[in-house]
Amino acid sequence: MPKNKKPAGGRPAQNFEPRYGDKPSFQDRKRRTDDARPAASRPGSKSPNHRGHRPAEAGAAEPKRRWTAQERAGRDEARAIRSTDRPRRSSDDRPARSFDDRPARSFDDRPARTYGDRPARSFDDRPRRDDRPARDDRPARPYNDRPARSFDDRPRRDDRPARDDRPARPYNDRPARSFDDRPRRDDRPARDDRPARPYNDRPARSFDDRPARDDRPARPYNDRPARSFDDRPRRDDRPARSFDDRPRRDFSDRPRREERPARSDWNASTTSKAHEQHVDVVHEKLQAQAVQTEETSDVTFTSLGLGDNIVRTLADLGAAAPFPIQAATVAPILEGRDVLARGRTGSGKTIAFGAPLVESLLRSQAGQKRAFARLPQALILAPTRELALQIDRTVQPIARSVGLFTTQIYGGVPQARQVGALRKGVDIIIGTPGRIEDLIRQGKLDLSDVRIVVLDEADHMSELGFLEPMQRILRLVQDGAQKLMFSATLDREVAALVDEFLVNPAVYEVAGETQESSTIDHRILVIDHRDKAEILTSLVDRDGKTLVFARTRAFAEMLAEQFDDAGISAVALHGDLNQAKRTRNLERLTSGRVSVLVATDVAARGIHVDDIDLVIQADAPDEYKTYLHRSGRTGRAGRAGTVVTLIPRQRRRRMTEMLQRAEIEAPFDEVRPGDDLLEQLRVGATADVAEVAEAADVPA
DNA sequence: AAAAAAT
Repeated sequence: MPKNKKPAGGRPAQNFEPRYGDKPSFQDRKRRTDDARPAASRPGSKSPNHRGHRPAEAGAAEPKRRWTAQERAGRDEARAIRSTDRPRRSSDDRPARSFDDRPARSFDDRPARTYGDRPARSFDDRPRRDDRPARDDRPARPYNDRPARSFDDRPRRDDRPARDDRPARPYNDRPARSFDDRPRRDDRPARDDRPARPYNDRPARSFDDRPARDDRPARPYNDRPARSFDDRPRRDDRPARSFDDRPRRDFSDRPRREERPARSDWNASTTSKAHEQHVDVVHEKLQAQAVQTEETSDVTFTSLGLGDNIVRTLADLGAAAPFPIQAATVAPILEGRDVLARGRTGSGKTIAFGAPLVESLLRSQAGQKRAFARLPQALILAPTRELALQIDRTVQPIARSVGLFTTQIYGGVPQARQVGALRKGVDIIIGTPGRIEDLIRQGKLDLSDVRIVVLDEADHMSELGFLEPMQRILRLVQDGAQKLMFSATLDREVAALVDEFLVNPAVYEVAGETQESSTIDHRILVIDHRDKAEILTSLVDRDGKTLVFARTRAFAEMLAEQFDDAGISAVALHGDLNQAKRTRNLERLTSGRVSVLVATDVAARGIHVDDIDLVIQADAPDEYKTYLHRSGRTGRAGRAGTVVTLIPRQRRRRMTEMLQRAEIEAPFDEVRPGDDLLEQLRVGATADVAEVAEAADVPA
């Protein structure tokens, strides 16, 4: 028993905590890292209030310094050795981590119980734990980080070399498989055993099946009318780049579609003529109400109709004068109109809807006392929690400046606080669809008083998984509530929602938002797949903030770990992380505590981090819209940025088409590890920012 | 594939 108590190091037993600092490492890799970062300065909270507080030692080395070329070479060697011994490695890792969580709890909780109740059991259990050789050697991270996930991820990680290749395969394999299956059925030996039935059945079936196959095309059309149509027209219209051309495109598409044989089915089964017409209306107005930047130069927030408190708060937020999109939308929103707005990434859309929304609520309740438990009057919806949180960071101060309250309603965090806020009464809700619907279902959220609804990233919110929740939510708000839809890539995809919920919407976009006026530099690197990891590592090993996009959560996680192993501090952001970690990791990039964030598309839209000067797409996106949003994480508010996309050779053509749709020009370069171009991009991205900042007289 | 609820 006593040997189970492992408080050691003089720490109180009831306050068991992992002994981060004084542990020897358990793997070559880890040992190296430890040497590079003196144990005394490793983890342990910097905050004196944290239970894991460890005061910084005088003259302590940097927590994590860059590796030298030699060290990296050594690591690579170690990896090569390790990789020949995979099974052992995985078995070492797994048990060690999986137990990480339990000891902490069981040490605190069990002693009392165990003594009286089940001595036998506790003896059985603990010896096993004590025997574990790996325990003392455990790395610092696992303790805090990934109890549940680690099980899922580990096996995959062990396969690393092979893993890179896999994502591609499943796609190719599946269609093939289903074809393979059918022939097999025909060949079944079992057939001979049931002559009577099969013979009768099959002819019938096969007839049934074939017609069904012919009908199938109809289904896909029903499922994704907007998408498939959006893609085709753009290709045809490639040469035309400017925003002015888009409406024309959509018109030109229609007739073509109707000529198609399958099309009459589609029209008949899913969409009314009114729907089709409405789509045209949307785009007609997009063109008609483009706002010229010159026209807005002498406009102020005050002249647009915003009150003094709000204007002052906007100035505090860094918005002294309205950006074009703001100049365009504030007045019509205050008039109570439904508004659709497209302004490119980083153009100031949040304030464009946030400020007039607050002003509008204020006017509507002038002179009224804010009642306890009043129902929310405005709702802002976003596709990700991080975005909802970020919108609140902008809207909350504006609201508070006039005495209105906001609350965030999103998942991944306990409900209690959110429900508590609702019970007291808030004016503006900012959140994601899942938790909002959850609370409605529980009767803890009532939207019947909501008179303004904003859909940020509205086109995304109209996509497959989001559309229906959005429709359900929008049906619950006050009759005749004002609806506002914003996105950098607002297009016909919003038609389904516009058609049902918006009344005679005003549509805005900012004229002149072309590639030429963009501050983002785009490069495509054509690489050999085997070189991907190495090239990525050399690209992110730089000064300045770098955002790396990966297609899957697992790959994002793997890359972050790989960068970290190489001595480049990096964290991941994806849906497999708990919300606390998601928030923390994003904050780490924002605050500059790490310079590299590896994310899935959870970070593609809306997320604003001030000075990301390089965006790397480790996996090319599938949609041009995704390309635009991802690359829009840099070059914000007129600053410079570079976007580097890695593709394998066979993807060149697809990539070219996507760029044309996105109306982006980018040179393609074949690159191998160690090429000069990589070095130029690595340092160049930062240099560009400095140059531009100097020229524009803005702090870099 | 990812995201959005919790379980």
